[in-house]
Amino acid sequence: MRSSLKDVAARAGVSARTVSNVVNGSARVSAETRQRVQEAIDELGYRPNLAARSLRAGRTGIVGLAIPELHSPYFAELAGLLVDEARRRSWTVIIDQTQGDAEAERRLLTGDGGRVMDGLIISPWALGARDLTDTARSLPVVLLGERSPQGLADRVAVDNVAAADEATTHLLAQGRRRIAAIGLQPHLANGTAEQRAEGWRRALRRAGITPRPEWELAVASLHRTDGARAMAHLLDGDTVPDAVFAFSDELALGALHTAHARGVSVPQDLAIVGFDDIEDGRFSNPSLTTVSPDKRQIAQRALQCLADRIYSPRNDLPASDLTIPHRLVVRGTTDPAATAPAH
Amino acid sequence: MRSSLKDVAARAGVSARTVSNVVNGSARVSAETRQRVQEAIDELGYRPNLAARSLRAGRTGIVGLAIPELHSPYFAELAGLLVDEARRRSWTVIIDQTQGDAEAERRLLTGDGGRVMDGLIISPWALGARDLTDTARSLPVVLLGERSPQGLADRVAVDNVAAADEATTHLLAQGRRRIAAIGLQPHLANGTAEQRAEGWRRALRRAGITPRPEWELAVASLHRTDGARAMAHLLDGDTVPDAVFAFSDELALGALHTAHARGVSVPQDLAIVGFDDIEDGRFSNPSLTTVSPDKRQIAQRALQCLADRIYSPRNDLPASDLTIPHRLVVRGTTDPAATAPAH
DNA sequence: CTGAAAGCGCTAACAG
DNA sequence: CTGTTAGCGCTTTCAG
Repeated sequence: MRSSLKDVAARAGVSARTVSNVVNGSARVSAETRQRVQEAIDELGYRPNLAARSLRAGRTGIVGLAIPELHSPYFAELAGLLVDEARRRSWTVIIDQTQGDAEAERRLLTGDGGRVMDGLIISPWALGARDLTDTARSLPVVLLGERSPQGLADRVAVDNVAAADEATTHLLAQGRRRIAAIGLQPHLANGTAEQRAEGWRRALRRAGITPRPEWELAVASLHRTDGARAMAHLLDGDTVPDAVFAFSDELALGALHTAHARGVSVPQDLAIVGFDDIEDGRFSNPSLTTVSPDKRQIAQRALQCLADRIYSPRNDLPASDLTIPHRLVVRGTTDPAATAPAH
Repeated sequence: MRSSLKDVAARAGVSARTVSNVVNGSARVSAETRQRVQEAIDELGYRPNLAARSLRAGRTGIVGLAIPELHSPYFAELAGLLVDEARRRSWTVIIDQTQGDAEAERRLLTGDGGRVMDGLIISPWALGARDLTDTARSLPVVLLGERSPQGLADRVAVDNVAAADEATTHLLAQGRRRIAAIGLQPHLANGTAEQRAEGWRRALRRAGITPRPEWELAVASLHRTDGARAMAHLLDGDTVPDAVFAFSDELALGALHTAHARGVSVPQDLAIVGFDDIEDGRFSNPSLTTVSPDKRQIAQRALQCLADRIYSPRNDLPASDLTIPHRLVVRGTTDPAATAPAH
């Protein structure tokens, strides 16, 4: 049986109070007593029971992270950064995968299944932000990507329209005119894809080009397969584009794979820009030009938002809406000169 | 303020006991009472407090997953599968990244910082398995990869020697004779790399080839950069290999990147085999031949082991040592014919 | 079928 | 500086 604080107290011949003080360093304890208590702790292998502590404190020290899927490099990287930053704040992260399922997202937000988390960072996918109405009042929530219309939750995201505009403008600057977009997701309530499409259209129009609807390619998800399929579709069309802006690096890598398999040379015949700056893109052949959001800052800011709410005495903090910086990283899929090995 | 079970009881005009029964379906409650209680629950937005429940039950429903890093595709995939399988068992997963730091691994195992987890799945890196001695008695532990010499913890892993042997034998069958190995990690206590090296040596010897020590390339970590660097080193050597067996897909992809940048054509001049079967390898150019461990089975078995121990009344279960099946997936980096687009 | 009450392990208010 | 004790919210034994 595991030993409790009481056992330690008995063994050291002191009261529970004193043991608690030693463990938490909360009050002054004589060096001698401290020593005796510490010995008892070591001998019994005592470890505080966090469930009891949480019950007492009303806080669990656990924050939730809800993402569509962990195996996507972008989310994996982000999750890794969040776990690290959380540890720095002595928080633990529990991860849930929603698989883009509305029910799963809702369940997390409404806190069904009990209150474990002190706060939740969620990257909504299936769920529209308005579905958050009931929720955010009871649980501090940070939205990644999607803005809450009622301002009920904090939000941390890059400026997707501007970023997509930059990516497209870069392609235009390379002399490309027939620029397709891969990655629309009309079936999702999540507005990110639409914002990127908007930036793409905006840049084209500014260059005097009318965006072709048949070059706005919808995808079921953001995986490499979807990008590969979309690219194949484009290559089978009447007019073949000379550039592609993919809304994620995975889509871009899938497209690159198909181009390669079909004998289309990149970047000569086809330029490609992705979004996310995942590690794979730095080592693909050729390496991938991409929009790089500052992921570490996303992680830091998201946790800061949670901390503000969790430790704030009053819960009338206005919702913050943080825009995270991004930059365009030019590599081999748009620049023939950029063939140097990565790093 | 959040409402507790007592509030619900008061509101419904019943006792706490009855509310508890309704929530857990633990005893027979008249339909009418159940209805009234349910209404009270809905009106008050009651959610059970898991800290209290855990305190009572002596279990938290949380299992820990300790991996070196989440941003590695292999670990990300595995973590995703584990999270899914855990949910199926109504468990929650907390993830810790050890960064291959011995202190971090030890801290997790000794349960410093309190008892939150009902069990721990750990992929040890810095820590030798013998460091587990003190630990596994108090906390159910499953080791991924490393075997515990004292048999104090369950272990789930592929047969690394056999797998490496197969990979190397495949290269030999393609007519390759100058086969290098990338991925030794003499600085780690973790024995996985050494096992793979052993399989590589064994296959070479069987073919009458003496393994060259200078072609056993050590790496600092298993990332693409390390693979890229190792490949560069090989290409700069006196004799250039005609094949490479990399101990991870990331290393292999880094090597592929360097080969491409240096104008070495794959698979004609250089064949490459990786290990892990991460998604990126299916879409690289050319796609990557690799050893594919059954990751879902790893996840399932690991959780099954934990379940057995957590729910077992006695803690004298013998340590199980499960070997997970793997298979060699032949793709473009060893087979010129395999250029068809993925999927 | 339902109520009353003990107690899980810990912290902190109160007393000494 | 240290002991005593109430109570966090829940489950469950014991009565009724």
